[in-house]
Amino acid sequence: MEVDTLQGAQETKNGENDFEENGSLDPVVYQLVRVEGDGTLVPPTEDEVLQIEQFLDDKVDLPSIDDVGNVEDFFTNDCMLLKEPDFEEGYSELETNGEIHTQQFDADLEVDRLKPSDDSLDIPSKCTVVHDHKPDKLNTEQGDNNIVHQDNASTETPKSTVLNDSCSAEKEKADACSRSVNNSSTGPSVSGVTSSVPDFSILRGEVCLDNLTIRELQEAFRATFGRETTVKDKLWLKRRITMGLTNSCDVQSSGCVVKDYKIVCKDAKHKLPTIEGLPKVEVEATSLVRFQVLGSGNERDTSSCSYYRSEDQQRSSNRLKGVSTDNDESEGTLQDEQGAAKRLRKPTKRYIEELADTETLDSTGKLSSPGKRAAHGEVLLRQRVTPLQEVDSLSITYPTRKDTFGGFSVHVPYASRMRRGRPRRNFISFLDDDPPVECPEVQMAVETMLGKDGEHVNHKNAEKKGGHIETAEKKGGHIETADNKEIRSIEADDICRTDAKTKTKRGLKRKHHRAWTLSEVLKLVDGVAQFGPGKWSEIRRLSFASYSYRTSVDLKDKWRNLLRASQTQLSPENDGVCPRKSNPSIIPIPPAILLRVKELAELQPQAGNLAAAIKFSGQSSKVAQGRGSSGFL
DNA sequence: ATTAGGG
DNA sequence: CCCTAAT
Repeated sequence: MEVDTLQGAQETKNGENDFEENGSLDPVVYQLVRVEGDGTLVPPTEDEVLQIEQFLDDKVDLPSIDDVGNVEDFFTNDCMLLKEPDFEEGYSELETNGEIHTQQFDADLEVDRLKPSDDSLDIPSKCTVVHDHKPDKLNTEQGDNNIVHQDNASTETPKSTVLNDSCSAEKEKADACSRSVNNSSTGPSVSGVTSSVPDFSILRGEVCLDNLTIRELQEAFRATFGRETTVKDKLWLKRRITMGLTNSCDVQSSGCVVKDYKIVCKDAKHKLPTIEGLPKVEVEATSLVRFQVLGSGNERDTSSCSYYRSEDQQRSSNRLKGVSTDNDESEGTLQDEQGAAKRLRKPTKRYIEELADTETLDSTGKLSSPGKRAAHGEVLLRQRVTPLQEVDSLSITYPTRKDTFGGFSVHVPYASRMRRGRPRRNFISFLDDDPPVECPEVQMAVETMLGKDGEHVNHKNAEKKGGHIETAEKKGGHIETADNKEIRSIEADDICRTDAKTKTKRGLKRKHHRAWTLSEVLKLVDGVAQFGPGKWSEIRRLSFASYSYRTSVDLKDKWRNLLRASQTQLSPENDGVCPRKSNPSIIPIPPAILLRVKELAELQPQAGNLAAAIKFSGQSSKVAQGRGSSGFL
């Protein structure tokens, strides 16, 4: 009973597409149906029909954002408006991979078209509407861009005028942008664009982005993509923003300019050479426009596609241009530097999904169709302008929804979509069948015991601390006693761990926290000295054979912390101010060890130091004092 | 399965 | 520690 869905095949709303230039596109058809909870379709009520029709009749011309919001109310939760990954590369992959049955779609579409369109109930099995560009137009990117540009431009260039920015300096720049971009064009929307060109001051690539707060990053995101985001992941935001900026170059390289709401592909002569001469603002402005215009597809499409094509394509496009804007340069060098030292990391799936989920919520808290979400006002209109086609699953009737797979969208049965993320913590193991009944008690006992033990150890260490341990011998003695206790606890811990393992397999239980003892730290340091940093599994095997609860990851983490500590706590101007010293059970790591760590870090491949240096360089002055973290056990 | 990094 | 991407 949830959803009203527009479904293709009924009344053709065709004639009023003045902006339809070449008429090669098929008429847009909608059919209104209601999707029941079980996925079946029923005819709409008269009210619903009236609402839709009224909307279509009244708001077609220039739907404002608000209007779109209204429309989106019709496309709530289960609405299936699907758009093929039009001009993006994903399309070809889609076909070649054979994972998605594109041909099948086409066939279905044909079948649908042949159907008589006068009986809405005749088309029971479709609850999916595919917004599809003609496949044959998708072959060359150039051609695709052409088509898509026109398509989108004709629908909606100025939509993103919602964005507003007050900074006057930015406005200047903005004006310049719009002027250069829009060339000779004037018109109602131009002013709109002008007044709303977002703030680019913070969009200078990752170097600058590094210093921004999450909020600022979100702002930048909004400026770049013309929509809000709720994602709080800095890395993700940075990537998205820089991606957005970098992708803008594609417009340049494809020689497209915006003119009269349309993106027109200029002659090839405009391509490469001229870019260099272009003011930077122009590039940025173009980037904006590109995302206004091209980004009108489904958000997931654009995001994932632009992501997946980011690495190589950006590089190649940069190479193609043979030019580096400020953005490119800063970003490039930064990436080169970091690329050498660090592994590049893809945005986490979690965040992608998080984004999708959160952004699916419109202001009213309702779920809006994924297909409509992204482009603000543009999509709806576009749906009417470009062909709407149906997906017919031939005999089987089931609702589908769009999902994103590796950068292109696919249809998946609605019911089959499962939560991919980590299971909610609240789903506790009591629902599970396999954990032994006595588990909770055993584990509790173990944990309490371990806790006591740990405390003991810590006290020992504290004593040692107070007693000024300088010599290794002294330490050794104490440590041995500590180790004994640890060993006693290890067996118990093994039980605990195996038990936890069966649970953590479902992502439920957190590993019992075990404070690192001095002896462990020493072992770790020794291990690193012996095998070098990074050989965590080796170290674990050989130096931590008796500590089954320390995984190689733990070692790695600890070493990272030690490194950090040695960088900060050991730094000259650190007058023994120990943050968190209030807690007696936390023992600062003896400087001697930190010194060793530091030596190792310096001695070993520069990578460690270099990476740290880069990392810390971002925060500049603050870290120099090193108030950040000091080593604790 | 390990390793690297971000949280 | 956890989580996840990269290798």
